[in-house]
Amino acid sequence: MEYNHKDIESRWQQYWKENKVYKTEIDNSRPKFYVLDMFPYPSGAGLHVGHPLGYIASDIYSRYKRLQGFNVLHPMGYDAYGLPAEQYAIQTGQHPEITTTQNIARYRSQLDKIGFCYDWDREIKTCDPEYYKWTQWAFIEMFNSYYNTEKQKACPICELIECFEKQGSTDINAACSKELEFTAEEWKNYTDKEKSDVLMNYRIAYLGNTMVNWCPKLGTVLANDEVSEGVSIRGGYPVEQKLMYQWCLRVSAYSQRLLDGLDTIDWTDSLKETQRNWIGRSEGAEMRFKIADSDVELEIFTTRADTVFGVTFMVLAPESAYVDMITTDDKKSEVEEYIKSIKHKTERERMIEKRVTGVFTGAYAINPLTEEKIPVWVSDYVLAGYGTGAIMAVPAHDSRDYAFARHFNLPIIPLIEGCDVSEESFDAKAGKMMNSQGKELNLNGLEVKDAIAATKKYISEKGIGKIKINYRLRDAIFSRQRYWGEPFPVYYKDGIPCMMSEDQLPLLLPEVDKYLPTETGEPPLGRAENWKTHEGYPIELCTMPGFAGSSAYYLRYMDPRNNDTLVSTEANDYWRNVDLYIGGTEHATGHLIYSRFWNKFLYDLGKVCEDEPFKKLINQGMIQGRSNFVYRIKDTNTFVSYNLKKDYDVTPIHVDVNIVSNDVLDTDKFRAWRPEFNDAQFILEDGKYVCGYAVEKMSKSMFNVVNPDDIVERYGADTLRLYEMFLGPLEQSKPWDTNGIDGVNRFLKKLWGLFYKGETLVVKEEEPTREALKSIHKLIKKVTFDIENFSYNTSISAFMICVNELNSQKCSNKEVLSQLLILLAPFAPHITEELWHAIGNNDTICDAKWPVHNEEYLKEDKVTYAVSFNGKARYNIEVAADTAREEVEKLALEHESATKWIDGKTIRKIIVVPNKIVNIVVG
RNA sequence: GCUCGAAUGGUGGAAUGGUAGACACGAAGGACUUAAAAUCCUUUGGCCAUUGCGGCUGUGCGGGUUCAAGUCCCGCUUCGAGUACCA
Repeated sequence: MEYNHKDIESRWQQYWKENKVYKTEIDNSRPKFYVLDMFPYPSGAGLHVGHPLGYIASDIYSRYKRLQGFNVLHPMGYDAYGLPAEQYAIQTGQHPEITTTQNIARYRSQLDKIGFCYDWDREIKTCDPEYYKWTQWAFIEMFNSYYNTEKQKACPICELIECFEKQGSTDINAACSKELEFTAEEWKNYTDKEKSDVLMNYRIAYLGNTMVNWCPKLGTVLANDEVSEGVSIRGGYPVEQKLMYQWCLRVSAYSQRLLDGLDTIDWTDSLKETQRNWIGRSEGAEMRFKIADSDVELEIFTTRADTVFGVTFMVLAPESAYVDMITTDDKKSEVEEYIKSIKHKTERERMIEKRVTGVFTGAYAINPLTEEKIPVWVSDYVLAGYGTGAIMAVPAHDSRDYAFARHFNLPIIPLIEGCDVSEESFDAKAGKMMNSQGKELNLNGLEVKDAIAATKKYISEKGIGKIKINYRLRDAIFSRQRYWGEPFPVYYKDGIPCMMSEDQLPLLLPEVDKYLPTETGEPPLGRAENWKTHEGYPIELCTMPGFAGSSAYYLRYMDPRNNDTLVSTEANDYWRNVDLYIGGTEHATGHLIYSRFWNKFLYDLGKVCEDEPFKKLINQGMIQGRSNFVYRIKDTNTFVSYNLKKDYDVTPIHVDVNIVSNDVLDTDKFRAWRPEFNDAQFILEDGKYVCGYAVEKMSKSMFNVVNPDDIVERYGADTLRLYEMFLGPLEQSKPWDTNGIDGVNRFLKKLWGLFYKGETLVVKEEEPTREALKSIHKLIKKVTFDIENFSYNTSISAFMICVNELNSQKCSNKEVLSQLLILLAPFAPHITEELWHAIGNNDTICDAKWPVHNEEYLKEDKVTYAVSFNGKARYNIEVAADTAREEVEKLALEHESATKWIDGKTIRKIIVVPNKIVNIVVG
């Protein structure tokens, strides 16, 4: 019987489905293990061979864990809200739901062909009302909470209201947008609207006036992680800064916990580092500088308090509220003009120009340590969103201040002994201080780090400033002016935002006639006339961003059909959190921060039992495309083979990789590919047309997209799975190259050949030979170790070696071959299931028991030691495997004295290492 | 600029500090075949020797530690990823 992948794979996929082999339930008698893939956004293009890489890796691990006796949760679903479906809807009028449903169906059929062990009964879609009900619910919970900075956790907002009633704003411990001051009396006298506004300052989900990334082309606001280098990540359209009244999430309140949590989870160092940078903790000091002839005090943040004696000017961000407060009358028009010129430039333009610009406000600040008057400037190199939006400039020790001082001819005072600031600033935090003596504080002679500490101490004691920790992480902007997203369960009662009650959820996304903003500039939901009001009050018309639905989906999989709660306590107590999460690095500063925040919030509320959502995380590398080229001789329809092209003037043309095999072009298929190539002529080398190649992104326009369906059709899902893993280390990016897939396909045929000779099943019950046991136990040890370390490529090599060994041993032992099948089952589930049943098992191989290796079988009878002198190998000696160290040394020396080689040098030491080396050190 | 990672044959890639190049692809030669496909066998880092068993050299570059370095340390070069006026 031949290995027929088509028959085997469709038959077993059917069997698994009908018998619900992968259905998972809570089972307190077995330990749980939760393996999760980052769920896909179902795009119109379908899956290419790069997409399943991570899914295959997680599938192997899931099956392995199940064979080890764990109760494995391995679900899949779809991140269904997103911009492409909406853009398509705008162009065609097609409802995004229809497009999305079609795309999901296509994804599902592609996924099914690869033989994954997902429990599809737990499938979720973020656009499903049953699902987004809980996204809306979480938002309401965030609205009703504030972050208590003393307890370091979210608490009900009503606790804060009680405080206000008792003590006003004094001594409250709450993360806020800006410091407010009011008494209990004042609070009681506030109108409802005023109270609402004050509370907004503290809520975790709040409405705020913030600088947002506005993308005019997309007509919506974008989060920081949705923008890169001044353009939108989706579409690449320019993004500008705009002040807007938007829903935000107070992620920044969790900065320190998000940072600390990283030490408790098993992620790669590079990913943790990326998150640390994104959170951007910096320890420094906040200091106040009085403005001369004014009551205003400028508050600044610095990490270099020690350089306060070198401050020669101060700079405000153009958006800073201080600007209006301190600008002198004679400078007003100049400053306003400057700010206007900044505003209409996009961030991208500002970045490209990189020119030093700025304007003097006319005001002077007073250095609290020297009492000298220093000018205050406005410049766009200071960011409004970081620190206090104002800085003290120390041109000698900060490169940006230096450039500014040089440009505007401001003084530069060096503060570190021996530093040269004639060409550039000295930014390093090292050296001894000088020029740093004030009336009371003298830093001269101190090392920088001691000087920083001394200054901090001094300013806190004197009340000039305080020690402060700043974070770069900003609150997440949560409103999107789009149609295809979760509606906010919010209505406005006389301008006061109110939440709908839980029993009114989900608030369904309404139908609209067009997916564009209304004529009056409202978001698309403004078109839903019968929907726009709730109990007579207007509803919020924005929708939530993409990350809303993906922030807690892993919790929902635990209990996906529960209509009473996001996840039941029972389910959450059992499944807890994700043990292994596999996905791409591109989510490092988006989804993976938001999810951790969201989870911590729910943890604070007592809704979930784990503080971190993803215990271990593996980033699979990206699969790039491998494009092929043909070379057309200019102005002809003749194509010249790769190695002959240097003799001609040629244009390289992308050619469909599916008509190229091992870089050799199928010329007939090429002629048929496109009409203009029908009469193509070829200049061949050795009778073949050889193509060139390049590694590029996998995309239609490069003709390098390889579809997994085609591979499955031709070689089978098992070959695809093995080959994707064999391609290289999981975490490394690599180009897809179909060359080489024959190797793993041959391996499966050889495996088949161990069981079947012609039509006969040759497996026998008999005593296994010692060498067969050795081969298989070597494999058990290696594969177990490799799977634990996600080193799948090397374990596939080990399978190949083992099958070759068993083949040459003519092994037909049932016990040995059964173990081989179990080991291979996670990688190639179909062929192993088929053979498992063929040798007489009735149950699915998924429930077999993972074998454990026995060191006894791995022992060698004889070992060859390499004898070397000073590390240079001379000859080999063979000894019994258990020969003691002394024996090996003796043999080596006997051998050596016989050949009289030592050249009169004395032996210093003899090193016998376990891995068969004897090194004799002479000299 | 800063942070992190990488560099090994024609190619993808293996190597707890211990005989570098496992495994696979490709290539070359051979067997079977009328022929092809499939399958099997041999060779395959480079240089030299090749009727011998071999010798030399070799993991981006330059140093160092060690009996022993692809692996550890220091200094470069190149490439990739992330981030960017974060004070």
